[in-house]
Amino acid sequence: MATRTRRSDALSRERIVDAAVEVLDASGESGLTFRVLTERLATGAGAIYWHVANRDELLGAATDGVVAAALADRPSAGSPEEELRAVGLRLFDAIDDHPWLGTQLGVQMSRSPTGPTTPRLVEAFGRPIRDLGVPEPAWFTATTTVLSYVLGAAGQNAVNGRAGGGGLGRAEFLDATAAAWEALDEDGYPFVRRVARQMRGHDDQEQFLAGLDLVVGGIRAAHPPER
Amino acid sequence: MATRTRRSDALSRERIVDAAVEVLDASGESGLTFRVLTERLATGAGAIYWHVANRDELLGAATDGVVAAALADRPSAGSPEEELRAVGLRLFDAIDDHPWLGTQLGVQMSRSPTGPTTPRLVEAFGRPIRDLGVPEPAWFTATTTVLSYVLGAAGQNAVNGRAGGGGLGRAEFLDATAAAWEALDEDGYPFVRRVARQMRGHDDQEQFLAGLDLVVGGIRAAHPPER
DNA sequence: AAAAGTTTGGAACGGCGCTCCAACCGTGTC
DNA sequence: GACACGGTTGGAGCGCCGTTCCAAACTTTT
Repeated sequence: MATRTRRSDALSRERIVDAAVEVLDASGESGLTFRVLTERLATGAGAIYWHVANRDELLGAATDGVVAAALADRPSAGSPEEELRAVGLRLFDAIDDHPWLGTQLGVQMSRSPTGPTTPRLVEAFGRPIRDLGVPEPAWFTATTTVLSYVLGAAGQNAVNGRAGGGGLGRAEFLDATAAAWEALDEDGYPFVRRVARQMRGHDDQEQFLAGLDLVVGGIRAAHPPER
Repeated sequence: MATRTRRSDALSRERIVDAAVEVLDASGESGLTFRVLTERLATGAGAIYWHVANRDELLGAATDGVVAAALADRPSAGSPEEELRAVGLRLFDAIDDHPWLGTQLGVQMSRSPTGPTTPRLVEAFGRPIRDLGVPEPAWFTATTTVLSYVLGAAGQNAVNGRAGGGGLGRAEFLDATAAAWEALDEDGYPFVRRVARQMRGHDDQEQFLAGLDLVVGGIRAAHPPER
């Protein structure tokens, strides 16, 4: 085995992934460069490449690491509905803490769906859906639907997290977007102009949970619990 | 005014965006480089930069162009439910024709939500939701929920389109993924192992529509039409 | 026909991901 | 205790990227 008596400053895949997450948190996806990484780890590019195949794999490992941590030791609270909200909220909070995660989830799951992240999420959302009383033939559809919603919402809320774009706070950003929507022409965008109001001052997490409830409600409506 | 008597080989933002879409279709997002673009348009980088600010803006313009084309001249068919399916299907087909679109939609909408694509999609999905009889205060939540689902499903199905990864057909790819899921350990992934079967031989479009129906059903259940 | 303004093409720059390889380190052999 | 060996390191260097800059070319105005 490799890891017996190693130098205290030994490099490892884990140390590299941890450093990558820190850099991503601080500087976003485009900020994760090998130059920054080698400086932070006080090493060279070659050493990193001995542990990690390439940048994409590193991004995938960082994504999976954060997701795994977010879903770890769930206390499996109460009813299936509550469990679904709990899992969704864990993920939502993780994206809030790591803004790059929202976009990366979508990218990684389509770039390498064979990776560990997809089954992790399917398991986390699938179990409570099973417990909801959904008949087995509908499990796959119901689970991927919830997952699609969560990933879509994640991608849209990715920008929210910390800075809403250019140093503005979230409220100012929502206000600016609402104003832009209201400035569209009435003929082409009557609906957008009407809903623009509702964007101001809405709470992202509340919104996310309300959407999740709608989706879960649709699943329940399609598969009413037998009695 | 600029465009009066112009040379026949004149460059224009439109010609550039069209070329970008062709390159993206042929080589994916990473294949869109300025070297390829200058060769295809028989020009230099500077000429392109005079019409387009940078690569991100070009990607955004390509995305919006394809979305706008996909949603153009909708015949506004039948019931609100049918309309929602029709709009969803337009988008699904567009992603099928332009595999890069699935990922880009998520990325672009979070990178520049002020762009034209977001209101375009909100209007397209919002109108039939309004016509569904959803009360106005719930319009925003209902619309963003549908939009999140569609964008999430788009991102996941992005890989599907043409090549399922490495020259394999879609069926072989699904089969390989199902096998990988079934090889997970029973303790950690009982649900994933059970649903793996359902992944083989499923139809992506059917799946997408079934999920959309679930979401729309949830909206209808939450806001039953007054009578 | 000259001047002014618009549009073009390509050379050049800094930074990126990645490869390659000489040196280094801990371990097993005699 | 010397030695050889394979796992590990660090950094120089390569080719490509997005972007900038600017002289030349083309159009329009004077």
